[in-house]
Amino acid sequence: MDPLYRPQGVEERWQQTWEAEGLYEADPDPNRESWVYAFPPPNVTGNLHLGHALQISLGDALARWKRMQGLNVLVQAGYDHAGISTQNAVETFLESEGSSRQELGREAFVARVWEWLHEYGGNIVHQFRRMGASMDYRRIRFTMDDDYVRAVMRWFVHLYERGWIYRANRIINWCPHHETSLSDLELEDVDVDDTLTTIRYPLADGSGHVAIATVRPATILADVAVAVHPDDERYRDLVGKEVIVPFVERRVPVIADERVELEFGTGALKVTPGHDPLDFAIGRDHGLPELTVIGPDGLMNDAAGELTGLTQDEAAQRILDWARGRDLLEKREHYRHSVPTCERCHSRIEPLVSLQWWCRMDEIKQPAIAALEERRVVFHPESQHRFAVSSLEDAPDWNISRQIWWGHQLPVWYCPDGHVTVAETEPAACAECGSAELRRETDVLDTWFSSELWPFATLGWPDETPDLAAFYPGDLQTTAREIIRLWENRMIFAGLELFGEVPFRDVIIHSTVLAPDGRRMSKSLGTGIDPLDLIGVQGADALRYGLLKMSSTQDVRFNTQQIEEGRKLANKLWNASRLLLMAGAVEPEARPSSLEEHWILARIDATRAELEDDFARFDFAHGVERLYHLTFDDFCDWYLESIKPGLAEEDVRATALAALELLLKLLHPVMPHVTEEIWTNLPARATRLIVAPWPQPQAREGDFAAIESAQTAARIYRRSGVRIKLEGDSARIFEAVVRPTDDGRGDLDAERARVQKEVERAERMLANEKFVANAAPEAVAAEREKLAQYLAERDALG
RNA sequence: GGGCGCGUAGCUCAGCGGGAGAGCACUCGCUUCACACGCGAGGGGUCGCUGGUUCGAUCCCAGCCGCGCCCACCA
Repeated sequence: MDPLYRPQGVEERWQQTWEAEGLYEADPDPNRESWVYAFPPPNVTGNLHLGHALQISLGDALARWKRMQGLNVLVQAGYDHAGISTQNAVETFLESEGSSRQELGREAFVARVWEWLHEYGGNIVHQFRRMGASMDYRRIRFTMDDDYVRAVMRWFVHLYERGWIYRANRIINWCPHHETSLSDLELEDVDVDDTLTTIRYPLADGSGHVAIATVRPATILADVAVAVHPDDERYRDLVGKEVIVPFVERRVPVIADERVELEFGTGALKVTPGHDPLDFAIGRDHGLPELTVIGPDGLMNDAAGELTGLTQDEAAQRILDWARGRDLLEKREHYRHSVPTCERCHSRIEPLVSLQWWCRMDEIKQPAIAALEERRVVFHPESQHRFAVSSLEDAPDWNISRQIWWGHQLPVWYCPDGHVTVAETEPAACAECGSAELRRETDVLDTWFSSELWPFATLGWPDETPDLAAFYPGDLQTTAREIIRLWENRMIFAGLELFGEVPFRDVIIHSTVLAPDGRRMSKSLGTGIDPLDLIGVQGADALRYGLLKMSSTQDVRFNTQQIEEGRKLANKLWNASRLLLMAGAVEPEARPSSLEEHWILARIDATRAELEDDFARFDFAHGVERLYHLTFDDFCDWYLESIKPGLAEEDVRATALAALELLLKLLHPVMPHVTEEIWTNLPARATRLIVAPWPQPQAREGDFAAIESAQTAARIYRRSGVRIKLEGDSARIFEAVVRPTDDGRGDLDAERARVQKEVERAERMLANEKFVANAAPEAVAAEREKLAQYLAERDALG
């Protein structure tokens, strides 16, 4: 056996073995309780990043822990078609070939996407395996699989029949690059340097003008009113009058609306319902027309008259020139502000009025809000509940249609008369007029519309399958904070709507992994780190350990130190097993006789209980730290060192191997590969560690206390070089554990002074009447205990 | 502007009402026959700042400063 543990090769071998032996597989089993974790399906075109790796580390640690506890564990694997992202990726690829989406046409393009996916997609699953993720790989699902598409169609029809899906003309976010609408949640605000232009709008009666600030002069052509705040003294007399819109010289009314900010610009707002969300809202309330002068391509459209076909900048220039010539241009100043952009291509969003499909939220969200408030779904940390609830409460109707080509085409057909037929599969005739001449809606659905079905569409819904009966509802969900509104909330309302049951019980909101310099990790910033690179060097076990250690805070700066720590832990375990195995093979069996043997077994058992508590609370950072200290401090430094002289004895080795087995079991959920490798090297193992039973509680309380006191005494001895009086068992373990130093280092007086200080502190506190009277009883009791302990130590020091 | 969270040893982070900690890094000593990816010993911190509550505050409260993320219709 190599004194250096090398994960390379070992890990791949176990990953293949576990899968080949079917140990990841979950099938309905009426005799066993199930535990289900639907892993969030990553983007099919993507690669795992450290956020995914973290998710796998904690989700898989729980899965393996539950599996060892005998539960029927299902970890669902798969990937998402990720509409715009994928279309984007394939378009970029086509560009490199000198082709384009437009050139191919829709049908050929979609065919190319499939081709492209077969060639370049599906990397994710390889990476899952390489992380050691114990997913049921037979059950890999893709959101564009035929069965999944059927589920999406059923869901759409269901919502439509409920009256919650409708078509309406409203202002939407338009990405001119992708030429599609986007939901508010798909936007990313970006700060830009801009120009704020103040232009005078002459009053129609010739009595002066109103100055108005705008960052988008091109939209002046679509102005239909000027709005001021009703309380604004400056403009009170103007309300009800008319002004003349520059350039187009159209008379429009001055209206009053509370949504106008008094403080901004001149306090007067040009109202452009066709191109601004706020103006749209004001326009609808005041019954104003909705003019559109910018087209889907971002250029000035036919309604722009002589400016048709110009870019917005060119149009703005023409308008400004016009205004300047008539002394209507008051000023132009630098202005930095944030603008919405497409999160995929970062094109500036054009707010446009457009005919789209919508999902009504007011009714469907109510059961979800109730479920969250009743804690039928529990977020960890708890503080995320309020955010989840408030974002549901505030959720506006959801624009679910997209004008891209890659995705689930809406199950909607139109006849020549414009009647709408909604059906899961292509209807023979119009439901209203019977016309057989049907044309299918070309829009596709927002990606999240299909993602929200993940917990049950992966189990066969809409069919009533045995899988669905056995594995729905599930147990765990993991996600980053920003996905709560996009996904968790929607899975919850979909599950409640269709089954009346929430799809999972616990949601772990895990930390965001930041680059070492604190910036966001991203490929474009060059701060991305590929988990596979880390695995190649340090091993998947080390990566899992390190990420779990980093998982405690809301945001964590990635650092390799914690992964190094994991690698060292793996190596330490490896060498501990070498020590025992090289001493001679023997069947592992706990036959403790000496105090140190009782002690280590008790110590492991105590850690088991603490670890179970950590896992139950999803506190992985403390759990792995506990395992580290158990292995290094207790098992290796104290226990193994103490039994070394006796390793020739079979009983000593048998007990040590039994203790090692327990240790391996506790570590397996975190570091599955190295523990399984060592487990296999131990004599006569009938089962794999991955399915070995989790250790049962042991009662060894008395021994534990005796040894703790001996260990404390030994530490004092080591520090001070002073022999301490101990009696009975404690003295024996003391002799066994302590290797006396012979350099005479140590200072009895200093040790006495330290203990004396402690005694005085405790005595002072207990003499404090207010403390004894006001402090928590446990605190006082703890103080009494400490005092007793220090008094004993003082006695021992003589 | 609103919400969540963070500022503790050189670094990454625990601790969150009565002794200031871990890992890494650093210093010193050990080629001890499981492991130098090791063992032992050690140095290093006015616990962001200012007030308040308390017998007592890194820990609770308020304000301020700095930082991160999410959300928001100041055109």
